[in-house]
Amino acid sequence: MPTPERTSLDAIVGAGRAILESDGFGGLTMQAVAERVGVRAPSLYKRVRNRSDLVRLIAASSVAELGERLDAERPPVAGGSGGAGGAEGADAAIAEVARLARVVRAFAHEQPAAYRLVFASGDESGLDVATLREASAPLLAVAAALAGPDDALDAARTLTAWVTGFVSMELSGAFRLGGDVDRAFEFGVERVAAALAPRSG
Amino acid sequence: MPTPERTSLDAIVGAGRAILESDGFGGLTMQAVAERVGVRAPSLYKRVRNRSDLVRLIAASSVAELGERLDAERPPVAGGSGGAGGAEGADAAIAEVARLARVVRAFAHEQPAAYRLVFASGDESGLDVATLREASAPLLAVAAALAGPDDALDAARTLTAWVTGFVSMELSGAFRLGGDVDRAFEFGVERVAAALAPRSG
DNA sequence: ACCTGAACACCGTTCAAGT
DNA sequence: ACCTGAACACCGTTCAAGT
Repeated sequence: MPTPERTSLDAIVGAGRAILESDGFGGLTMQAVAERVGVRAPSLYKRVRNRSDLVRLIAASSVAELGERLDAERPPVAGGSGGAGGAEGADAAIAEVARLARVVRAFAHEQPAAYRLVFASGDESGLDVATLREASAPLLAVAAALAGPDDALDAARTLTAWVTGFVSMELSGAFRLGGDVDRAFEFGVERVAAALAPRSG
Repeated sequence: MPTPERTSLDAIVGAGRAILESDGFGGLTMQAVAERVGVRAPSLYKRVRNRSDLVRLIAASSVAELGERLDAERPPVAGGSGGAGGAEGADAAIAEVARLARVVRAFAHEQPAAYRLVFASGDESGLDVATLREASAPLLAVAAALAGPDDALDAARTLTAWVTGFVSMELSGAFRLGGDVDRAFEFGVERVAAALAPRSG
């Protein structure tokens, strides 16, 4: 006679994310997750292959949430078909860059352990290409609007590198040397965004 | 009668760094380190407080090496006292930015696990402020030359964020979506460095 | 004064046995 | 079909006992 299911994969991943934030990556043990969902540790192996697999699922879930946030408040695409941006379009694109950067930073402040797992761990997170592509779509879009199609990919990478690097350093306390971190963030957003537009000279 | 010393702190840290690269952070066990230096695991506790302490020492040693490399090939400061850079000075500064960025990237390619430990882990690395300050001095210097004294700190942070972010993403495989990573790096170096100079407009 | 074996608590994982 | 206790290998760490 089949035993009724006492938990679910969603519950396990959710518990894992909660524990990751409260107790850190080291505190994310199979036993802790099991206890939180109300089963014994060996039962988890019915839904996840092993701890690495669980970590990967937690990372993917976190990336998905970040992707939704990046997409959520996205303003509608401004008119025209494919014309290279005028001054108006460039300003809007720079504002959009700033918005995306702030969304990433807010997510990192809210869920620092998840952020680190996704952006700072090695292959530990084990994200697949599809998840990656989906989450980075909004960034690629602004990059293309700013830099033009030829430089879109390079521009998106420059932008993503700066944002994730800044936030990682902020989280790991690399900015302990004084100064105003918020000011540095605004400085960086503005300069990097402006730098992606084609040279005027 | 005193037992002769069979190892040293330097040997332990060196062994730790080697194991970190060959077997990853997870493979960096007290037993592995002990075996490599030729003692039993409990003996390590005569020289380090615990594993976290050893990890911190490994991070500090790695940062020190990177700092030396950043300093090593530094070109002599170009003439004048404190004048705001002319076009000539700005070009030299941009070249210096590119050089520093390449040194960081080369270090990361050579010792990816150490790089991640230093720049991508949370407080796990536990670097102290003095070590931090020393390693970032060359970067602060170029930033000041480029952006001027008022914006020097913000510019250094923008630059460091981009470099470390780019390399972290490269190491964690975030650039699997195609395109030429070397090209993206050159694009980023040039644009970010140029963006730090005061606006001409 | 340093080194060691033995021991303890903890963790990931497997598996036979329960329902 | 899912859940569990027991068991195994492994790890960090402590400590009394050796030299």
